Amino acid sequence: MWYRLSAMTVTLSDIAKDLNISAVTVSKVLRNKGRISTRTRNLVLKRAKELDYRPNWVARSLVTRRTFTIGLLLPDFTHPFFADIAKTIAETVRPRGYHVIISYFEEDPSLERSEADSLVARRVDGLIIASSQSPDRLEMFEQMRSRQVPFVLIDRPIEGVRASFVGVDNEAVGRLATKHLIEKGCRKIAHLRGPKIGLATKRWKGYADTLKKSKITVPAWFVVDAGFQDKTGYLAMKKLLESPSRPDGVFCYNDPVAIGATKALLEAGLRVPEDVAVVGAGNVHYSDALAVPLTTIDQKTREIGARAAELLLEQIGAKRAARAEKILVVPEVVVRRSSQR
Amino acid sequence: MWYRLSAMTVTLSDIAKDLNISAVTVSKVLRNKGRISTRTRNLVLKRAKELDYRPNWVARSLVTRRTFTIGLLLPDFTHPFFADIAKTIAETVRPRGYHVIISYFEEDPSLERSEADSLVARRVDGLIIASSQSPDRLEMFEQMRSRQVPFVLIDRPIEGVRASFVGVDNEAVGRLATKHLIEKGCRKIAHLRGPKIGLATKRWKGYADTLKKSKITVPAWFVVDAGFQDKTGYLAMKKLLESPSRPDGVFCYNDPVAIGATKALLEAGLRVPEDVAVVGAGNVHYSDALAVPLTTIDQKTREIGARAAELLLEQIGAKRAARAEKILVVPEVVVRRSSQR
DNA sequence: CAAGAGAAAGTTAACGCTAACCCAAAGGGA
DNA sequence: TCCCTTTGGGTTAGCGTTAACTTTCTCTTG
Repeated sequence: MWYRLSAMTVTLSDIAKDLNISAVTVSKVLRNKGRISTRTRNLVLKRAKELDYRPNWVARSLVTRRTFTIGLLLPDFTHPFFADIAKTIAETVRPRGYHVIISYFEEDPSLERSEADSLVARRVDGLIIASSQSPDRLEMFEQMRSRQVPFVLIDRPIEGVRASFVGVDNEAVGRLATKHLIEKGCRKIAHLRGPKIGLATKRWKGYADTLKKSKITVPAWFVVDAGFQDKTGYLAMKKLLESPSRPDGVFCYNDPVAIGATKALLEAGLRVPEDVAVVGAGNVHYSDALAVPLTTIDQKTREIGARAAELLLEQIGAKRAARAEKILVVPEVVVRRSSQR
Repeated sequence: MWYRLSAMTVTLSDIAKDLNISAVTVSKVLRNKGRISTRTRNLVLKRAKELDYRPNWVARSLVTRRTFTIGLLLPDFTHPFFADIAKTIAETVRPRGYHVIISYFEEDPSLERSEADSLVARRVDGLIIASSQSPDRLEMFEQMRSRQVPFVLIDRPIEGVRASFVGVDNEAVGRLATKHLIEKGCRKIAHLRGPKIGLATKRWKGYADTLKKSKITVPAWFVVDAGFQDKTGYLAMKKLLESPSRPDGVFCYNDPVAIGATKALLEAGLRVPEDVAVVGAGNVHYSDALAVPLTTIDQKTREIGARAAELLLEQIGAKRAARAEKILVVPEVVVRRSSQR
């Protein structure tokens, strides 16, 4: 069979010519559309198999205007939080025939923009974006809306953009962590807070509100800027330990900060959790293997990914622009040793 | 400007009609090809900007037969090892206009196959695959070769497939780890080995060879099957500690196993590294934050990703099928506390 | 001043597939 | 018998680009 040896890829009309029928008929058989006699159908299927025919999705996409590809734009998919979300998204859309193009922008807003443009040029059917929150994003997303590109924002909301959003309830993260520490008997609860973007401020607010509600007051220096890395968390905790009074519990912006903070505490000769309880946020999957297994607030990455993917598929399928939905996923305390006292 | 409000996407011929020139001329201007007068060029560029024209990559791909997309097929891109590789690949191909479709198969060979087919149907320009090593892969990759789809294997080689491969030198991993332990004064060196696939066997071989070369003999029970997870590593170490003689150094198949093993050692009242030194492999990026910071063998994920991507791009660009290159990246010891004695 | 050589376009025909419509033959009911 | 419906296809015309020619001028140049 010479055609098997040929480098030429097999097309619909190759099959059609072989059988002396029209390409459209072949196409119909292969897509199970229209009325085709059993005889013709079987002939086509047989020949397609013999030739090992594979449809050309590029050509198909050109005419159907669907690529069955969605774009995922993240700050960094190496980060376990985003990697988990990416995986859940891929898992959710795969059964419906979609693939995912993952791109990342390292928190660089201009890269985010060019990547988004590029994905749109590739005619992805939709986008899921954890946006840098740079000021001009509003215009970018409005442009996407006007171009009718379906998209869903995750993790980081953008004020004023009429688009669906899925993320964790960050105030609830702060509330849960703080409430947990109070329940464990802590009264002098500090907070190593993250960078001054909305997200970290919400976690702080949950912390502050919960303290107020429980009529607990703490000195102003109990709230320390601690960045988002283990190193910065380590330094922040050192600074906190130099202050006049010492906390008996610390809620950290995220797990790396908590890990750094724990290190600083242990180095200072303090016991965790006996002297100071520590709670992180994020539930990175190695929390269990740490020096002191870390109590943390799980951000429900699987739920975020699945909901975002479903929302996007819904939008893609809809005739008219669907209304924007904001979904706040409820976080959950995962208790480990760092808060057991 | 009514056309800005219209949902219709702007095409080349929209611009052409507006300016009363041919679509091909517009295409030439936008691609910087052929001879075009400055006047026409400027007119086209101006109009394109006004209309916010974006080329349709699907149409372009259909005629150029290039999608500028490469497929990446991994067992699990949540695993830091693969996530790092994926990132480096994306980083390497991005400057040349490529995007990456990431897919994963959870070690399920049939899923691997269907995903590979699906990526080929989408006409990716090439594939990078960390294959499950199921027996029928040989046929699968031969088929790819005959279909002229450029691809590069990473991490897990397949015997008998004429394709480029990039991975770490696993025997060297075993050699380096063992040599390091010997240098640290260990003489009773055990090995918690991984699953019976080629990869783990090579690490074991590096271990065994190095012991032999140093004329060190160890009892047979010093080599224990330990799976590839922290839990299985924990259990394996417990088993090892029940045996008649105790090791003073352990080379673990990978970092999770090493973490589990360390936990078992500490629970048994032994000190790490004073009583038993531990070396892992993989250099997961939280190794530093562990109970005992872990000495490990870095697998050079960045180098693997970059080399694989370069090899693939070379193949894509080549007229004739390039010859298959096997690249073994040289691993490196990262010394931390778990082996400092 | 005829012939040749560029410069600056335009024409034609794909790429591989599908949407939308059309048509012939066979069957069926009154 | 006539008309209508159903079955099983076929025809046509794109989708938005680009590759490969071809055409039409305008200069040179000997």
